[in-house]
Amino acid sequence: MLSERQKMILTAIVDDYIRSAEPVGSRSISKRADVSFSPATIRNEMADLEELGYLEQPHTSAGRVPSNKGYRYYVDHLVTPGGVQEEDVRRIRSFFAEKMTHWEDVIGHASTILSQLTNYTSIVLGPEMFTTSLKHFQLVQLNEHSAVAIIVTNTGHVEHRPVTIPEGIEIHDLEKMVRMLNDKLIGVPFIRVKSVLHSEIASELARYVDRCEEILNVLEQSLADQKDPRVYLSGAANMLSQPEFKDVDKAKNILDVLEETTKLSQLFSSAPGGIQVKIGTENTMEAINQCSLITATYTLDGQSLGTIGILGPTRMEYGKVISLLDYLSQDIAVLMSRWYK
Amino acid sequence: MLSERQKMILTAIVDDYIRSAEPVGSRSISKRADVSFSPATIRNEMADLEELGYLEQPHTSAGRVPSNKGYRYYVDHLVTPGGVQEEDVRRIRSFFAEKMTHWEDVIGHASTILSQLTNYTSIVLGPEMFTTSLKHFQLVQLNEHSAVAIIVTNTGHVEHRPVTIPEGIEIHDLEKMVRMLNDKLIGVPFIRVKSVLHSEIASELARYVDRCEEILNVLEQSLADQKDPRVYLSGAANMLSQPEFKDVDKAKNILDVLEETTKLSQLFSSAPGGIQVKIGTENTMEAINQCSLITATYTLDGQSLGTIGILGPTRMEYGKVISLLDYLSQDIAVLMSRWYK
DNA sequence: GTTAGCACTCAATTGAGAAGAGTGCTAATG
DNA sequence: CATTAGCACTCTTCTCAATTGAGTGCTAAC
Repeated sequence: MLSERQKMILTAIVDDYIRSAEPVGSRSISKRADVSFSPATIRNEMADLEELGYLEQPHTSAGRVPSNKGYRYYVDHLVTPGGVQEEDVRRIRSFFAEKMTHWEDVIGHASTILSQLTNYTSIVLGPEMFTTSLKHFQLVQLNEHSAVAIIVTNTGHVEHRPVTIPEGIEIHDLEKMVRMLNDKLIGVPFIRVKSVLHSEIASELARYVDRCEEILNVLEQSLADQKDPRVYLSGAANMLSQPEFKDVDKAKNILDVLEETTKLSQLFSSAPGGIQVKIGTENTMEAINQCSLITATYTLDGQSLGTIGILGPTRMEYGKVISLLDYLSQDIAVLMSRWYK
Repeated sequence: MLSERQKMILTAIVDDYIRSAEPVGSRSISKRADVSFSPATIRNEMADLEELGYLEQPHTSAGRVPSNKGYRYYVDHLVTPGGVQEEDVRRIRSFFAEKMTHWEDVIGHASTILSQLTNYTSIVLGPEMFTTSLKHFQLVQLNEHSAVAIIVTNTGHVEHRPVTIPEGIEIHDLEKMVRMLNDKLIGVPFIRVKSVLHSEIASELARYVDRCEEILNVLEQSLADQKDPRVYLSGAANMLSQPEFKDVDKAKNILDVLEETTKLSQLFSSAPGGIQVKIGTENTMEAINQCSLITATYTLDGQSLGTIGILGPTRMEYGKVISLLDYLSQDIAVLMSRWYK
């Protein structure tokens, strides 16, 4: 357990370091208006904090730098989110005031505004389809053996995927099928579509239609969940303005990761609800061991739809980013729910 | 007009510089197997080439570096495309052998493989819709005032956009309308859809349907061409491996541009058919004045569908990239045409 | 418990010298 | 007369040592 003074000093050091990116010395802390101790006293406390693992020294004659453990303590106990600046709120408003025609636009805009307001990199995972329900299903035939399956969800989201029609299947049968699907499946949440397909429909189907197995396959294929959720990335180049990545090689390692969307969605995979902060080596991916990732989920009717996140150096403005993500995730939720009506 | 020997020396210097990124001295040229002149002779020629504007000297006691004019001459008269390496052909094959379900997949894959094979940044502009024709049109109603328009092209490409239904329009009328559209418009190239809509359909429509103007608006809105073609970017981080951009600030300027897809499509706007090379300051955009952009269009039945391009430093492997773009643009054309059938 | 004082450490900066790469010019050469 | 050897000269880059300065840790005094 840290004393009040230790907390105060740790806060001061983290805040200072976040601002300046330079190791913080005892003198500069002691000079702060709200501090009334001499550098020597601060030094003693700093030595203690270092022994406890909250601070580190790049080398003996430098100031102190927060360790990962230090940041963790700061995030858990010291930081004051402090809300979103008025200016930022205004910019978000005006950004979302634009006419957005597709669902994806909301997400894309959110990603852009996040990176602009923070000067970090923003990563946003689009809503996954299975959280919604089926509104309309249709097959459009292109030629003898191929068609496009079109799925519209209750939220107006449209998915489409090409389908191969097996040899010898009657178009007639397929159409019958699609009609039946629209009767039975509309309103069913995607999460349950598959089971309903098998339990309620398969049996009935077998009576009317030849080779129903194959047709079922086609349907399952077209209703299958998309593999990877869409990833929206914005402000990747902002990484380059961080002094810790002025070394091009380090920067390249990170940007390489950012280009692989599959890796990015992995990064988010373990995100629970609410706001989560992963600091430095808490991230399993080695390339971003010097980064922190803050994520928030946006929800609709209590159900998690997707995730928005900010990636920056461990020396990140935690308070600001946390407030912002909190605010924006709720904003997105509101926008989504409007869409919903 | 350059003498044969000058051409040879210019070629040697450009080739050397592309390989090494270091100013090329007279000695290193003279040591090449196919050169039988002393350094002094080379120096004389180099001085001449510099006076003519083909070479530059970073400082008096350094070797020579090609100027933009030098690269231009090299690209126009000296470079030998030399075809695509067998290894590369194999990798392209295996990459395209993957099952690609959407049209966008082809383009996305092309972008990825391009950046991987060249270690530069690849930019690919997706095919624009208006080059295809209408296969199927449909409105799916979501609630009283909104619907989703779904457009399927003959190539299996699906577009969808939300539509607002004006107050007081009969669903019935809308449906009639859609049926009529499907009768009249299927097979019509998008480029002509608008005019057909007005000339053949508007008049007939007016007879059957109330408030036809408004409905026509809805339809036009839903059939309107997408504003900006999709941009696929790959290997942006490769810029960081170029020695000329080891300075983070320079790199950031470029990456910032790459993040703005609208700017990217502008970049391509002036691309004519065939292969085009824009060297250094020939690019109007200032941030990429130290880059070269090579573009190629891919066509279907003689009609340009889209553009693939490579952005790299002016010190780029022009021969290799030109061959590769040429090869790949034809490959894409073939893939697209298969899709077409 | 706090602080002034001081010796000590180590990175960063500076400057001088040496090394090296390459040039331009001149004069010799085949 | 084109080519080339020779040489002085230029300019960058590297290295090394000295200096500077920020910051610490410890001790002794308050």
